[in-house]
Order: sequence, then C-alpha cells, then structure tokens
Amino acid sequence: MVKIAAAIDTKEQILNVAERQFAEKGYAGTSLRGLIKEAEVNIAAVHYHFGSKEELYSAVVRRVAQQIVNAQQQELAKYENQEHICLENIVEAFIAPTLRIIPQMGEMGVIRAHFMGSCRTEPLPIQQFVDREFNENHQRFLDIFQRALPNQTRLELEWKLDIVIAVLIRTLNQVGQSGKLIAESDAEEVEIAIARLVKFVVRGMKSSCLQE
Amino acid sequence: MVKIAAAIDTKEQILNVAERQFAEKGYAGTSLRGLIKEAEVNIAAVHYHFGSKEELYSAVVRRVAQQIVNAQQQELAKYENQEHICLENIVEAFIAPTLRIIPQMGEMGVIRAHFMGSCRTEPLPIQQFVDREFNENHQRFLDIFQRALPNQTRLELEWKLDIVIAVLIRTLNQVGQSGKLIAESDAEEVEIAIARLVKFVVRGMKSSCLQE
DNA sequence: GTCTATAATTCGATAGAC
DNA sequence: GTCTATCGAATTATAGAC
Repeated sequence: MVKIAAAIDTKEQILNVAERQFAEKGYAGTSLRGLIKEAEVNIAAVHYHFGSKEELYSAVVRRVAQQIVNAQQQELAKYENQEHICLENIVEAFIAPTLRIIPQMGEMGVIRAHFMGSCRTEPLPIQQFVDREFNENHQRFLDIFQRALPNQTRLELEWKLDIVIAVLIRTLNQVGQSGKLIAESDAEEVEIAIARLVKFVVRGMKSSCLQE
Repeated sequence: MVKIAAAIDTKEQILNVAERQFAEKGYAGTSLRGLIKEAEVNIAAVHYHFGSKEELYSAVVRRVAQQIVNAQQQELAKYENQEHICLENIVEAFIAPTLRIIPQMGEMGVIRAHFMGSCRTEPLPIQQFVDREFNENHQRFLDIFQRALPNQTRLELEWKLDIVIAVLIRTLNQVGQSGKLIAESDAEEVEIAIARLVKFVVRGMKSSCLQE
C-alpha cells in the first residue's frame, strides 16, 4: 500500500514520456527502451502497468482523445439546443478546443497537440483503434452539421468534415514538428490561427455541390 | 554485362515493393527483410543498389516526387504565361495531377497515391528530405498564387497552400488505406473528387483575412 | 510494485566467395 | 551483380527474486 502513490507516478510518468516520443517518432519508430530511459522507470513497469507496447499506445490515445472529445462536446452543448444552428459556431467547436490545448497546458501543450496530429496519421493497424476513439464524436458533429446545412447529403457532409479533420491534423503536426503556423504558443497567436482556419473551411462547407 | 538487364529489374523490383511497403507500414514500420521477401531479391542487393534503408526510402521519394512535380509543372505551364491568372486553374493544376495518377497507373496507381500521402506524414528526420523534394515546386506555386491573389500577403498564401496540401495528403492516405472517398478508382470518380476538392479550397483561398 | 537477468527474435549492415 | 553466412546491436516480452 505504501507504493501506490509511487505507482501512480510511475504510470503517469510513462504515459507522459510515451506521448512525447510517440508523437515525435511515431509508433513503430519508438522503442520501449528509449522510452524508459527518458522516463527513468524500469522496463518491466511498462508491461506491468500496460501489458504491451500496443496497449501503452492505446492508453495514450484514450487519455488524449478523452480530453479533446470532452472539450469539443462541451463547446457543442452550447449550440445544439438552439433552433437555428450557426455553422461557424459548430466548426469552431470542432477546431478550437484542440488548438487551445497548446497555451492551456504549458509545455505539455505542444506535445499533446503533436501527438493528437501524429496519431491520426499512423499506419494500420494502429490507425484503426485511433479512429475508434473519435468515431462517435465525429458522428455527433455530423448530426449537427446536418442541421446547419439541411440541403446537403450526409455523404457530402462526411467528406467535408474529413477535410476539416485534414486541416486540423496538418496544423497540429506542423506545430509539433517546427512550431510553424503558430510561432508563439501564446493564447493570442492560437486564437488568430483558429479564426483563420474556421473562416477558410466554413466557406468551403457552405457551398453545396449541387448549387452553383 | 550479361546481368545488367537483370540488375535493372532487381533495382526496379526493389523500388516497387519498397514503395508499397513504405506506404502501408511507414518507414520505421518497414523492415528490409520483409521487403526482400516480397520482392524475391537478396538482402545484399538492397545495400548494393541503394546503400542503406534510408537511401532506399530517399530513392523512392525522388522517383515519386519527380513524376508528380513534372505533371504539376506541365499543368502550370498552360497558365503561367497568361496575363490574368485564374485561381481555379492553379489549384486544379496542383491537385489534379496527383489524383489522376490513380486511374492512369493501374494497380500501381493506388499504391503511388498512398505513398505520396504517407511520405508527407513521416516523422523527422525522414520528413526533412521529403520536404526537400517538394520545396522548390511549392515556391513556384506560391509565385503563381501571388499573381492570382495580389492583395494577399505571402505569409497568408503560404498557410493557404499548406491547407491545400493537408487536404491532398488526407485524401491520398484515405485512398491508400481503405479506398474511401474514391470508391472506384476509375477516371470518372477521380474527376468528381478533384472537382469537389478544388471547389472547396478555392472558396477559402479567395477570401482574404483583411476583407469582409 | 519494482527490479535484474535473460529469453527469443529481429534488425540493418557487411565480408567475401562466385 | 548476386549470393551465403554472419556480425553486432537492438527489439519486445517474461520469469522470478525481493
């Protein structure tokens, strides 16, 4: 019982370092040995707490996805009971929470953003259980988009949401790899980036394939 | 001298299989041993012809980039001497050649598309010499975008081109992973996909941050 | 829960015969 | 150019003492 506190620290320490290294080097490019060296924990601790490298990755994904999805749904809740749905609000509810993590979480912010982007460009089979964590969330956003744009088909909204996701992923990876697009990680810069991304994709979403 | 023809076959066979496996499993997730097994060549042949795993990847990137960039520049040449630059044409010159590869190259088309997408989401340091292959091409497109949209700053055009790249990468990876977005790989489906992507991003590019 | 030691494979790369 | 054989290092994972 004395070591439970230490165990929690160990488990969290592994998760934190894993998130950084997985983000920087990808799943396949990350070795448990390089990971435990930086985390200063024992190799056996990884298998004791998580079981395997794949399950460790899965645990990191769950932790990150939970934070993002909660933040997105919280934003979405502000609007989903309104009679008239404003597209800009919904798009911002999708994009903003992810990017606002950067200034909110301090030095962990950039790492989280980077992992958030990189995990969505992992090859199969990793990508499969990354998608699983976000699928339900995407469906809810599609439902709202459907209400905001009732004369567009579900299929059309699906690939338009996919474009929004594409833009978000690229932005997150750029932030993680070079700090590009968001030179300073302060709140002001991030809000500017959010505003321009929202404006860009809203334009594309509003125009239906069937119109003009 | 008798074996030069066989050597060319070997070299190309390695490149072809490498392109597929690197696309499917990423650089770090691909092993030379799994590669030579599918290619039915000797492990030493890889080092003889390419030197190392990294140089093999680099060779695949160069072959792919050369084809894409040539096709894009050929399209661009149609418009760059015109007095008035039409934005739609330029965006299509950027997007279309990459996606048209899919129906043009037969069964190799989907693989090439997949690699083209996946190589741009590789972690550092691989991403570094992938970027190098496309950097000059991007600068030329930026120059044309500058002429089509003279009242937008270079910085603004840079992140807008980056959004176009993001959309293209995501589309290519989806094609490679599941055939999504382009259910059939026939020319007609691809043209429809090109048209809707072009329409989407053109809307976003035309609106300046300073306007409206 | 934490540790050492090690199993069992797999990795990229190379030497040297042909 | 192609091959076999192998080096040396790295990999994930586990068994078992504490």
